[in-house]
Amino acid sequence: MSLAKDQQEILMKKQHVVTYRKGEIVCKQGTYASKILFLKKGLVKTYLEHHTKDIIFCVKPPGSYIGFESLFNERISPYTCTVYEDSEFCMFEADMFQELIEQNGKFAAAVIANLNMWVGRVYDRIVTLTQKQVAGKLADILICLSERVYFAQEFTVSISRKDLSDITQLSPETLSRALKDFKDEKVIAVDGKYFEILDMEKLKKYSDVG
Amino acid sequence: MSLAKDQQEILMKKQHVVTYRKGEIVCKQGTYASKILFLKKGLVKTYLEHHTKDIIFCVKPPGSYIGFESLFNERISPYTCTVYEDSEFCMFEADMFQELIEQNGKFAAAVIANLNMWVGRVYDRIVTLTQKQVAGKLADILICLSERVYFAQEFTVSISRKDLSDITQLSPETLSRALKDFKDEKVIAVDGKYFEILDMEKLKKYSDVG
DNA sequence: GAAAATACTTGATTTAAATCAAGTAAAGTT
DNA sequence: AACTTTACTTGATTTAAATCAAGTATTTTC
Repeated sequence: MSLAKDQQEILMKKQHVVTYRKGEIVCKQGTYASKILFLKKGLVKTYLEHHTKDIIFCVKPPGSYIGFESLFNERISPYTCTVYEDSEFCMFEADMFQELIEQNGKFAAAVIANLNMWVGRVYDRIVTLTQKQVAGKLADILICLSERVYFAQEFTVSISRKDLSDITQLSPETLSRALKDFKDEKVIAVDGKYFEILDMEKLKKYSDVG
Repeated sequence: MSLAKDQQEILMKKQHVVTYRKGEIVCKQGTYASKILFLKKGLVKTYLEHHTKDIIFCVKPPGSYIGFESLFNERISPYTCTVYEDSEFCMFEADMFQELIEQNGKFAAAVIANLNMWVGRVYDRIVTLTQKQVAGKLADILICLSERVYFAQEFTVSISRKDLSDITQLSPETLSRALKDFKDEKVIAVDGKYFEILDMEKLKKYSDVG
């Protein structure tokens, strides 16, 4: 979900386009972050670094904002964001964003709406990560990739198995086995990075049962 | 954290005081929620209901707002909130809140700041719940109770063991054993609902190591 | 204030998923 | 194109925490 049309236009005038290459860091957990980014093209992940393990809590497709967390807050990024593919962003100063929010009520409303939409997603993630078993966790990420990232029944990801395991919080081995089980059950078709959802009904059932 | 002084004053004029008795539901996950509440006195928990299990993601002390999630959003509560003790709230209409946000930039800023502070806390919760082992999970909730709920080294909770297990996402049995271990190690003193932090250093270490 | 119900604790056993191990496939590198 | 490195898969074993079981303590109810 993005901001309303007229707010987008206000921003257009202030935008500054930047590109990042595959694997590059957009913002780093624990460091000063004074920019707000809007993803125009590409794909990013946002993740929490804890000791040696990462928790990818979000994969964001074009149309997403990154960095709202630093608005009216200590400007320390609570997560790291890196790009999966060469990506194009509009970059804004958080200060400018804040001024706009303070001056334009409709803009403030749009930002809060966007923030709250993501908060809801995070709550869903908490349920998945804490309550569901292997099949449920995998089902959730597959549904997410199909419905909210690639917007298609079949898609070729730029996400490694290791990253899928960091998203689901399963070990790479367990993820690999779970993927095979779904394949054997004809719930999905997989071949390397190519995925096809064959039985969304069943996938939703796995997601629900946990 | 609360809103800035002058915004508080604007709200004062529009407030409507309500009280809830111990155990009562303030808002129910999945139902229409058009109110914003400010906790004046008491203690509440906000939790996600999933099948038969609850995930308590937040225990809020006086000075906290409940219901910001429904601002500029579908007004469906993503969680249930109930009170631990007889509690007193200021109740506001979300519509009124939204109008204030749109008309007053400083107010919008304060709301976003508050929202973002909680988002940061939720990220911390994700790390705790997905990465840490028993001792780490228990240490985190004990630190939270001491530093952000009761603001004291010793405190008597109105939270049951079952609820502590819903906060840490441990089974009641595992929680009980972990509490005993901390007691034996003289990290804390426990007697029923009375807790005392004896060794915060060690607790922080457990929190960090996981 | 006794009885019933619920909450809590402690010990034994089970289990889901992680880790360990070893191999295969794929992707970079020279 | 051959070599090296990294990514992925499959099987065997281990392990942390859940569940099961049974008892004790604490509330709640009448």
